[in-house]
Amino acid sequence: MTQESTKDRIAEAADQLFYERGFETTSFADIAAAVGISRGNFYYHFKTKDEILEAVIARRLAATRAMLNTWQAEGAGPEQRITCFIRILIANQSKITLYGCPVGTLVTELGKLNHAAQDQASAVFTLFRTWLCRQFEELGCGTESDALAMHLLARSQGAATLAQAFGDVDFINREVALMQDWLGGQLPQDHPR
Amino acid sequence: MTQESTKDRIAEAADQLFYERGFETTSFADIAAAVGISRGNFYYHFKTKDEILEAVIARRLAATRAMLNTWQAEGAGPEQRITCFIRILIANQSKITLYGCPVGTLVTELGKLNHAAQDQASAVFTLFRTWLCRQFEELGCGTESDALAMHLLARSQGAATLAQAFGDVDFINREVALMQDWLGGQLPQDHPR
DNA sequence: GTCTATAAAGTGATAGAC
DNA sequence: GTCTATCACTTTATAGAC
Repeated sequence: MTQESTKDRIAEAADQLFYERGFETTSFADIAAAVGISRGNFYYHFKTKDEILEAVIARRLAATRAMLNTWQAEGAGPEQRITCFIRILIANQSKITLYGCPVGTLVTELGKLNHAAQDQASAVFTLFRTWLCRQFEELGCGTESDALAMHLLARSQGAATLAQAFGDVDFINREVALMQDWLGGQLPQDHPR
Repeated sequence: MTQESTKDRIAEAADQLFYERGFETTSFADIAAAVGISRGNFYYHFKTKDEILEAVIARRLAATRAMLNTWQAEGAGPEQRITCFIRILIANQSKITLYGCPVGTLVTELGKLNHAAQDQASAVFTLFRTWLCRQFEELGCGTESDALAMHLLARSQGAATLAQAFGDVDFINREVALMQDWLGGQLPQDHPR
């Protein structure tokens, strides 16, 4: 078990603050205070704010890949694996109600800033999209698979946005139930439960 | 026909900039430059940045009320009126692909800032929610009406978020088609097309 | 590797001339 | 009603001591 480096601790704190307060709003001073180091020391590890953003996105990409791999191993079949995806909304329900979806809100913010890292940030979406697409393919959805993956991503984004807007935790539960119903309706005949 | 006051021109420019760049990122200098006045003059009309935000939200609330009234008058029945709502996504598709939904993105940003005006901003959502709820009631959906209104709002938010994330204008068209199909499925028996 | 001190530019906001 | 000049503060970022 290796020690956590200061660089990692900065990226970790930045990750959380970018989620809770947004990228542009979070200052170096905020991150330094959260980690417990001085602003000066900060620049030893990251030269620009964009470098921290890249590190944060890299962390999220890695974490997402790890999560998808876990679901891949855990879920007995594609239907169960897609259900794992749908249920992250429930697992993160309280944070989502406060701050929305970490992926969606960052991509949206970077889009408005015309930030160079927008594509990297939306690559997290692509990770989910590609993985979900494969699950639908295994389910026998054929050429529709990518469209179904996109649709499910959109449904979960909408649930997160409105739950945050109305501060309504339970709305997430209701939308999750509807997504599960929808998933049931997508199963082809030759793929019974 | 009255002249447009400087105050209105400021609110108009701020409205657009808050949408395209975000509230926090837009500076007084940006707005002043867009209007073509000096920063000093600015403070004659609005004393704080929050005052501009309030004016922008008031503008959006008024514009939304006007739009809902138009739909109310235009649409022959509740189904046609809900279709008017669904189609704003298409009408604004190019802007949505660039900047997302103006309502959703502002509420999300203000939520992260813990800004006092967050409730005012989400009141725009409430306007749509209440109006949609009434349409579903007229359609005969009874106690389910508010849930259906929230679901439809979430679907449109999800479509906007992903269209922006992937820069995919056409995704909006596909989601709109699915929403129309869904709407058709919600019509009770005694309410044929 | 961490600190203090500081530069350079931008922010919201004010005062006062015209 | 609009301007210029300016204040107080914060921002990102750098230099140099320890």
